Amino acid sequence: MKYSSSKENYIKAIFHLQEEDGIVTTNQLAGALQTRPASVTDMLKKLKTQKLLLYEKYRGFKLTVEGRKVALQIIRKHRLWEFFLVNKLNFGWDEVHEIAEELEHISSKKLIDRLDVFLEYPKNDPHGDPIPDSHGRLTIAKQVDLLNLPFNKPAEVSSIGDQSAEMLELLTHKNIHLGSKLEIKKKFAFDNSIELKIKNQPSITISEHVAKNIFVKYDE
Amino acid sequence: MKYSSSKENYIKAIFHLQEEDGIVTTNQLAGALQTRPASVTDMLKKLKTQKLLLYEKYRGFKLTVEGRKVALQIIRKHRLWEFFLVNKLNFGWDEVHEIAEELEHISSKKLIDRLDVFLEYPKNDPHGDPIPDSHGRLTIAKQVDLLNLPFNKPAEVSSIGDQSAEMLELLTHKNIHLGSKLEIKKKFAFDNSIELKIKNQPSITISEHVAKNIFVKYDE
DNA sequence: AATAGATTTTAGATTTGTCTAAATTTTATT
DNA sequence: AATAAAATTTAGACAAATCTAAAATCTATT
Repeated sequence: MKYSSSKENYIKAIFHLQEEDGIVTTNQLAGALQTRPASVTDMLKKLKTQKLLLYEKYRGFKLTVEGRKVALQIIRKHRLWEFFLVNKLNFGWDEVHEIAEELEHISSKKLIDRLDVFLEYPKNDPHGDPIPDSHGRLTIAKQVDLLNLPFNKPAEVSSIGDQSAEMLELLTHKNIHLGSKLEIKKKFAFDNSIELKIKNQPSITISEHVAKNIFVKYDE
Repeated sequence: MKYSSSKENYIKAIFHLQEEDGIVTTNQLAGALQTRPASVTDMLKKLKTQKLLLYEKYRGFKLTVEGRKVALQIIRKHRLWEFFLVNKLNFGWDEVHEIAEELEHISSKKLIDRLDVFLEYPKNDPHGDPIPDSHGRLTIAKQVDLLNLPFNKPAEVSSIGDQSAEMLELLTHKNIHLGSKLEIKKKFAFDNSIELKIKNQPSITISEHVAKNIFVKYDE
């Protein structure tokens, strides 16, 4: 099934709102989409007809199971494209949202699965948000700082604590990015420094202070 | 200026038709766009108002200078995305057109220029058609087979003569693709075999028979 | 439990892009 | 040069997505 960009934007916005509150209201959604409540009501009727929405007049609404699936596919596309923009095209993480808002409406499922392969199945977008897999599943990944990552556990850099220019310079030099895949090889008790291996790169060492500010996600 | 996808499709189709015939007619365009002549007339009026089209009722039409510029940007996007799909996401050259039809309407100019950098400024799309540069200029590139490429002249693989499975196997093995950038280092008079250097790869040797079937483009 | 205020929905209009059917203009042929 | 056929345009309608203004419904408070 293919939906218009506008419809997809409604579906996505409802998904995000219902994650927080369970049930969503017309005014809430109008606020989120920068549109008028009357326009929202019109669209709600259409979404209900298409069985994407559970909606009773004046009673609020939420997505059906099918609606949730659609939402997760859109979110998957959005976040994969964001990862692509930052990690392949060298955009800053703060300038990709707008562009991904357009790219997320490209319909080809094959395209997005190929993109996923090309990017090596990233778990998180550049903002640290999880990327649903091709079945729409969100892996429940554990986030810890590098001091608390177990040995030899493959993990992926998901966010940076200290975003100062100095820290960024160090990370750039050591070639550590959001999305970098790594595992810990050694911890030195003497100064709590850590030796780690980033995928496709030689091993490097970082200090306790740096390790504390690098957050990673890993499975289970 | 931003235009709707529909408008962009009209502009692009007019561009292609006027390349062939100079002046375009309503029925021609309706045929190309799989739409009705009446719909075409409606759109022509809008394009004229926006000064993208030179149009007199019943007299045919063609793009203005501004309209041509818009068309070339759309074509640039289409062809760069096609190159990306084939060379980065491993799509076949025959399955990318549809997807590129959607991607070409993503508006960000910065995105497309970054993509161009990422792809290393390819000159031709997977079908061998030239890719306009960021100013909309189409480089007039010379196409020759590898036997006729001068020494040390940087060139880019633009099409393959013999598309048999055997040839494809050989090209895959030697890692020669559409878009590969290479130069010729040696020609052996004994058997007319050729030694060439593909960018970022060690030198390889190919036979006269193979060389005859690889076409490349180079500047001036 | 009545009602004021907030929320939501309805009614009717607008814009964009499309369509059919009818009218107009061009063209090709006698 | 008249006219039949083809091409094009106009007129009027429709669907999708939006809007404003008015009506309906809900809620919260007295």
